[in-house]
Amino acid sequence: MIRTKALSVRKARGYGPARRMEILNHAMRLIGEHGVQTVSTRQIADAVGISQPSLYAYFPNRQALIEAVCVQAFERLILVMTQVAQTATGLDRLKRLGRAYLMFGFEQPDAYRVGFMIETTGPFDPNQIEPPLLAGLRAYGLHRQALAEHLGPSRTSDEIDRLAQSLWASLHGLVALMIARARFPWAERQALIDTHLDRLLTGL
Amino acid sequence: MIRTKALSVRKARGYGPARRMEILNHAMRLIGEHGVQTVSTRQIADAVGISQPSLYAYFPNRQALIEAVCVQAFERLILVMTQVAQTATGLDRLKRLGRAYLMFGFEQPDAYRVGFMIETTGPFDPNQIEPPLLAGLRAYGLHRQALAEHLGPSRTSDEIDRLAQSLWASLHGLVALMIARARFPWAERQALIDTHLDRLLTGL
DNA sequence: TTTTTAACCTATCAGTGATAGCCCATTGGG
DNA sequence: CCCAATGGGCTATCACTGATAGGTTAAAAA
Repeated sequence: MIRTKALSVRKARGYGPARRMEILNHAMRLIGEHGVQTVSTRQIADAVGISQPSLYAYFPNRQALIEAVCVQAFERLILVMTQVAQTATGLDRLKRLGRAYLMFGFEQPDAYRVGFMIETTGPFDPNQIEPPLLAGLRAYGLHRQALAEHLGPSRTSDEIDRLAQSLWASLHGLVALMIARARFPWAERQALIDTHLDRLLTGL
Repeated sequence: MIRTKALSVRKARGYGPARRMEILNHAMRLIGEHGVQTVSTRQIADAVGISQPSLYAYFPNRQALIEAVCVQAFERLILVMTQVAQTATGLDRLKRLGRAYLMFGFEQPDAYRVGFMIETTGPFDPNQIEPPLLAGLRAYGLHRQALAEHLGPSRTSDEIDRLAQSLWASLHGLVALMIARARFPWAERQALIDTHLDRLLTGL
């Protein structure tokens, strides 16, 4: 992978946050072009026009940088889902939410990959929830809320949790599998999405 | 990660395949202990008791080694699924297959990870199907066949494909998400599995 | 004008996957 | 029985990776 050097002017004092955003935007673009695993910190730094160690003034390590990219991407997913949730109610809302979720995954596979398909490794610190997990929790929360409202107050909380997690997992499964196994002879996408949503929501 | 040196005796001529199996077994164990991403070729070589470059006499690169581990693991999944498929028919068979698939994922998360959650990167060579994709195709084939038999001859092939892929994706989703987001506050596993299978198979 | 410090740099580290090129011991043919 | 062929293995080294140490510069605060 070829890296080209193009220096950026030094940011004035107080403009660190702007630089941070530059880094995130370039990182997002590079990840989209070349994939999460193959993009190196040097490539990102070169794209921004700063030295590689300078990245570490903005992020403690590469993992944190990637997670920040992910969070930025998921702001968009949650925004889309929040808007979609307001356009309908009941089963129709659930269907629109599901479709929005799937489309986000297909249109922004790298964001989705970083958000849900990269495992959070390392020792478990119960005092700190990793940003990607948090983003996932919020997206899940929107599904769960729409499901709870549709099912009505007759179901127990545990029951709703199970159904919402099953639903979310099924949505995730189609996106994740079609991303990870893109060369599989999949059925035509739109028809497959329709079948999937139908199957998941009938009987609820 | 600490590596310890413990030399292995040189294999006699003609015992290359045995050495290859040793490598695969140690690699499988190490991946299970430390995760796919963090296990290095040097750690694997040290565990076997050979030098790191010697691995390249058995596998063209690290990716191929990991894929070979995956294939070995999936032989087991496909064996289990084949056996399970013979114990019942119709909807019950589908349910047992689904449960066997989910249990395999939970009990052998690293095998599952390597098999279905690691993306096959690199340029696409249409003349060569990657081993993990092949393993996935075979596991999918068992689902599809059981589904086709249960649905009867009235459905079109495309329809069966869509339903089978939707079903497979949903199964994959629960395993993949629970592996990738182990710290999420999931519902109790067995109840969640039951709910998931119920939801996926009702209405078929 | 001087001091402080945010923003940045170069040099360097240990670890990674991978390649080049050489040894050594077993084994089959003469 | 000897010896060449070769399968199994080695050391040395490469370019690259993420990360750290420690110094430099320029703009803002005093």
